[in-house]
Amino acid sequence: MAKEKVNFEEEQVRISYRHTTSHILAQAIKNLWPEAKLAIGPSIKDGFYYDIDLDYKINDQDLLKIMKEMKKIIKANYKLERFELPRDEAIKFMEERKEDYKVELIEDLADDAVISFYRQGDFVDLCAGPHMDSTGQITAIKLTSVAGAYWRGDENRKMLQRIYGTCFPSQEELDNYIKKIEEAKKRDHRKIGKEMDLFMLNDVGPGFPFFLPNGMVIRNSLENFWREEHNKHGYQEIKTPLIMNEELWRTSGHWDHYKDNMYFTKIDDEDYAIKPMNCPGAMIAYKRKMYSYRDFPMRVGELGQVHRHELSGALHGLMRVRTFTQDDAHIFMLPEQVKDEIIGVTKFIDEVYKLFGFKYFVELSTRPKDSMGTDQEWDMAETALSEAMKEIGVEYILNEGDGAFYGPKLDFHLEDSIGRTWQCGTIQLDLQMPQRFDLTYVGSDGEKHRPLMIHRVIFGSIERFIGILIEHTAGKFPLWIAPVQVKLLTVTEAQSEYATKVKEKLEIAGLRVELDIRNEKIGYKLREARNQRTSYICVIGEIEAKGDTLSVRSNKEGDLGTIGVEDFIANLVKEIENKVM
RNA sequence: GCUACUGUGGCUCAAUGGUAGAGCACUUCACUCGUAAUGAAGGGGUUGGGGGUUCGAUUCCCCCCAGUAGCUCCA
Repeated sequence: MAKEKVNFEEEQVRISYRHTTSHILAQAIKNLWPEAKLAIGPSIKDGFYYDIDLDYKINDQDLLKIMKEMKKIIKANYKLERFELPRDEAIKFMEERKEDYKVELIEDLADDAVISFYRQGDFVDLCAGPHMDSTGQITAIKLTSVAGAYWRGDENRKMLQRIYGTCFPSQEELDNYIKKIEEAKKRDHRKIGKEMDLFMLNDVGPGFPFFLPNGMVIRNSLENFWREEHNKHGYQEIKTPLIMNEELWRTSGHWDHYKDNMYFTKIDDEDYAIKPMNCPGAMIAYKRKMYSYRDFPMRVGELGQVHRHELSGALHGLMRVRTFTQDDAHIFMLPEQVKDEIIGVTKFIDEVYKLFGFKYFVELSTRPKDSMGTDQEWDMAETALSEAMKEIGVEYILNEGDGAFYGPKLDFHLEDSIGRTWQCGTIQLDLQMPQRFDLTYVGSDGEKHRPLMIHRVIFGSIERFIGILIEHTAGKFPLWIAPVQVKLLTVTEAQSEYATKVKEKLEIAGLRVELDIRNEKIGYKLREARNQRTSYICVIGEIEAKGDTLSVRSNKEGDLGTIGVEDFIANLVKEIENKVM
């Protein structure tokens, strides 16, 4: 049967195609398990899913069975026919079919909504469309996984079974997609972290990562960079305690709004908490003395380690942990300085992300249900953030009700290797802390006034940022961050002396060098060094020892041929200085 | 936390109702070698923890812990 060519480049076509496949999935499930109740089945990034309520637990074997059934439906080439029903009839229609979830969906539709259905063979689904014309147009399908998902995303409601799948207009495209996912999985930071001996996790502390010597090189490089840049951008630095008493957390509001996520301890019978955020400590530091309006804007940074009791199921390598170091800063300002400060921080974040070649998107989160302050304060704060973004032409996604309990925020999201996004940078305007801690400054009128404040992070958490960096670079870090910058390999023991001298020279130039003079074949040493993702591998044999040269291989560019030792050093020093990716 | 799945030496994985095996890594010896694995020998595991069924459990059952995917929640 000759098929019309489907243009997958067009978004509408892609969505229709996936959406139609999700209907085929639903039909297949109803064929196999008539008692299954259908919830929703949308098209998503890279594929589709369908949520179903079924007592029988679907396993991986069943996915194959379902796929077989789907192929039958595709082969039958049913036409997709759209029809509309008035609300009462629509509800009756789904009630007769015992589709409780569909009934609920129809009941929640707006009064004037058009209630449309799509029919394919004897299967009918409530759906706004659009769809392909017939099931036969679907070519390559694959069901990828089954997982739990709450009905309507509400953890208080029933957990349904969600079947994920993907589909393409040709088998070749599907194969390519699967291959791409397999490749991406090789960049998983948890895998590379183990292979490169960067960090580890252990049952002694789930979600509390250990940083190993190689990982510490990366971490320290990032922290040194952070200090240099913050110096340039006019920041001071402080360090506040990890443990502070109950009263402080009551004053800050964390005790009332964040208790479930906090760890507690007792000291001499007094209640203390381990800090989940750095702001209260920063407030205490601020209050140590009097300030003039001339001191503002005052930017105070802190690499602050926080502990948060995250749900066990949320933990994920370095991306989601229970203790992490925020590259925090609090900026105290006059009202007229707010916009410029927000713009300044946004540009700062952009500079840093660009240096690493990261793509990101921005989200503006507004007032949540559980929050402090008045509507007026929130309006002012939300407006300040959105206007700053407008002024510098940064586009953002609005995420209503997802702000912090003390203020709205701009979040900067980065992607991991398989396209999951993680919030890293954030700028949060806070009208509550200055009030709660009674922060003041003396204005030009000689009176006390309340400063405005923003919290912000750039990396977000050093741990998460390193996780993203590992996946982004696949472990081939920019030279200035790389744990081992150069590895020298001798061909035979005859070159040990020369190699040792080269090593000294490189070390004097400040490079991180390892020397392998083991009595092993060069191929063996080379393989090991390559597996370690060493930035530069230098082979040293008789020729190099005589000519004062190195035979160099870059982990990014491959074989670079023979280079004089002095030139090699100069090149690397320059590469580090320029922070080449 | 919820749903499903997984948990075997440092790592990657195999096997079984009769107390476990490979490769890599590690140690020792030999080989002195030119761009992704030289050969040989050796050491290393109360099969995540606890309980139960059984003559016997690592395997079957229950509970707990941890991990993976997704949901929820978040840097």
